[in-house]
Amino acid sequence: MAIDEKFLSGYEPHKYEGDIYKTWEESGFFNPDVCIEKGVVSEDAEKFSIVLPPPNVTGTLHTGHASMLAIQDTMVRFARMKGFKTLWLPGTDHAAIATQSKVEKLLEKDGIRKHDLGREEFLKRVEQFAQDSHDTIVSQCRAMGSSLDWSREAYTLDKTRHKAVFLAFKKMYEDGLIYRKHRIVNWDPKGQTTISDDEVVREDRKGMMYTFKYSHDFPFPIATTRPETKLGDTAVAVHPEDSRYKDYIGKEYSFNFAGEDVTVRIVADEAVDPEFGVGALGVTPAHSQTDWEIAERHNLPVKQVINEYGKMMVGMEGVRDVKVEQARKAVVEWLRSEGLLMEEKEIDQSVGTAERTGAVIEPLPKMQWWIDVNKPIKDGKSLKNLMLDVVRDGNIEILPERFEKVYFHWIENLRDWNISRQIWYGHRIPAWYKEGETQISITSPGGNWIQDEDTLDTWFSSGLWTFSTLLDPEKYEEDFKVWLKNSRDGIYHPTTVLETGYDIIFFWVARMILMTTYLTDEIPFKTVYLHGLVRDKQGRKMSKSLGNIIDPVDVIKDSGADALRMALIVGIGPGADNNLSDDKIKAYRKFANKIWNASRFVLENIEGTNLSDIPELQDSHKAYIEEWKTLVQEITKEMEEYKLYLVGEKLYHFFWHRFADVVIEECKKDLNESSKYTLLFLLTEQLKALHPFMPFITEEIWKSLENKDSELLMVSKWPN
RNA sequence: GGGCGAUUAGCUCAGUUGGUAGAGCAACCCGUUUACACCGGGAAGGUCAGAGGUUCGAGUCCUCUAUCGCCCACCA
Repeated sequence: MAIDEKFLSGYEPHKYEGDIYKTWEESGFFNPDVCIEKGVVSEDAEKFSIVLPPPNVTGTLHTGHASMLAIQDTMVRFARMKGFKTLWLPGTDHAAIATQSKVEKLLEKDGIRKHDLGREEFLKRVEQFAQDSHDTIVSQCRAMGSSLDWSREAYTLDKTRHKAVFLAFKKMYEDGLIYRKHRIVNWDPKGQTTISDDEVVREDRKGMMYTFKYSHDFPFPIATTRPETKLGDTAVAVHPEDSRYKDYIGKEYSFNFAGEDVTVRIVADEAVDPEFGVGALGVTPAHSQTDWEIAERHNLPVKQVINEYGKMMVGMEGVRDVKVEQARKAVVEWLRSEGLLMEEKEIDQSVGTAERTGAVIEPLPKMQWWIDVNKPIKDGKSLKNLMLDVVRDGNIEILPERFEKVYFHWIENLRDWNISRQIWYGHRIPAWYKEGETQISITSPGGNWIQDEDTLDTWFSSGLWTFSTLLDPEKYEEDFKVWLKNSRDGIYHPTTVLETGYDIIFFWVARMILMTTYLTDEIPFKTVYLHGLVRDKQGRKMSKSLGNIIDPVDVIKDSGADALRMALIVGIGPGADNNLSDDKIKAYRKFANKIWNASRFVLENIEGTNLSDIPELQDSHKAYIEEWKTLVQEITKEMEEYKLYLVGEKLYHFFWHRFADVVIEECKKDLNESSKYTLLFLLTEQLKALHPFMPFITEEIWKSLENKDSELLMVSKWPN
């Protein structure tokens, strides 16, 4: 047989990858409907569905994204070849706060601030940026070989998703699960918005603990790390059993503190630890979560002394209108000069900072929208209960299993979720106000109704993702169950598996379980497969400052998507971080070349061989085929259990060290009918088995095979 | 303050339900064998962090310790 000219040189991935992807895309087989239409999959086949965790439209993809694409595409291609009705649905995430702050930073470079532009014009800029990012992301997904059904692409902020968000909000509001309330929030003074508890990152820092008396007339000292907040104190709390303070409980004291008149009542509260500090806590309801709760229990007044910019609103010269850090120094100085300061000592403390901006969180009282996670709803169960039950009962399985414990622990400590944000990019809260009345509506109710200025936490819309992506835009229904059921793609819900990083188990996985279970009475997915972080060779996080970033685009250019995919999959179990190195990528680039060259040899020497005519086989050849079949049984089972990391390695080993080193070496000595059959059989089977892992090179070699069961390898049958 | 993970060959890591320790890379020796030098053959390399326990048998199960890492947490 005349060998294809392309085999004359080694494997050069960039020559083939683009065209192959185009061929796949044009075939339409990424779309399960086309697979059914063309008879590749039967109409009543079992479904396998998975949504792509939508990348944020904040820029380009990194190796973490590449790893998720590699893992998911391998799962998807395997399922498709196994004959499942397979859907992998793509999309991107508007990522509200992340995208907005990115654009703000870009504008800053040109000396433009968002308020100079106004809401509408600023949003136009954000949308343009989002569109550009989207285009880059989509082309990168293609470069990885992702067999995503682009005909179903969704965006968390598009029309259909907007309707879904509105409906979710409305339903939860009507059920009393979404409410608006004035209470302590995590305020980000830099981002000028509230954030949820999960977006607060704790940082260990050194701090000073000051022990002092409010005034010379005050009977005992208190201790705090934030003296400047004491201008807003309305009480002092002590433990009810603390003999040192028992006699003072119920008494009231007034004094001037750093230029502000302060009145405090001594209250007894169990929350105070008599062992800590001096056992007396100055209560600042407006600027501390704990104190707010104490204030609620004792019906204390709330006095705000710090504003949204992190500046003092009251106090003497040098305190008022000054940022809190500076004000703190001024207050300490004042205490010292008044002779009130008794002790200062350095302590370790954990400070809450904002995930996006890094600013120190300023707790402030604000009117915000919340989701109640404790309110009993269905059969007396709260959202918390729903979330716990589906995992506890085994309806949802988390891999690796140990993350189930992490998940339970998080839910048990979960507090109400603050869902409103004071930013512009995102789903506008569908609440309208007029004369103290509130109406929930997607469009203006007319008249003098004024819409809430805020937008929703980005995770609110991504929480709906497994089913909001499957809804028909034309068939809007007032009930998600009906809407989903009547939709063309409703059959793909619940999805089969959710594959995502363990770092967003709370942000996203838990929120999807919450929203979906409540809104649709269905679980969002049966299995959660959590991958780890991609790090550098030494196990460090990749970062610009370390200069250790591996860009997937560069790797694909140099070594091919197949090599990158293998380097991101083999040996990396769920939950494990991947220390990616150039050596590792190089190893799989060499493997691709090995496959290429071995295939050339086989193709050159199998003239007249047809797999449907099985010749009399030599014993050793029979044994090789048996060995392969045993391996197929093993890896098929492992693929079904999502143990891709084992299968990739086993296929690598078999191809190189059994097939190439042993079988080919033996067969080349005597190229008889038995040899030729064995070579062709094993090559054909291995191309199939390797295809989910290394789709490009296997498809390219497949083209040169004659007598195959399918024109395209991607829709051929998985070996058995 | 809780919880979790890691500790296996020089490096990066596998090791499924307990049954004689594995891979890749690196290093060493040999080989220009017409698929492949992005190669082949060969040899070397480990008291599986430490201590104790269960067992006929432990890298694997239990307890404790050490080092590193991660997550969670309203002690002001």
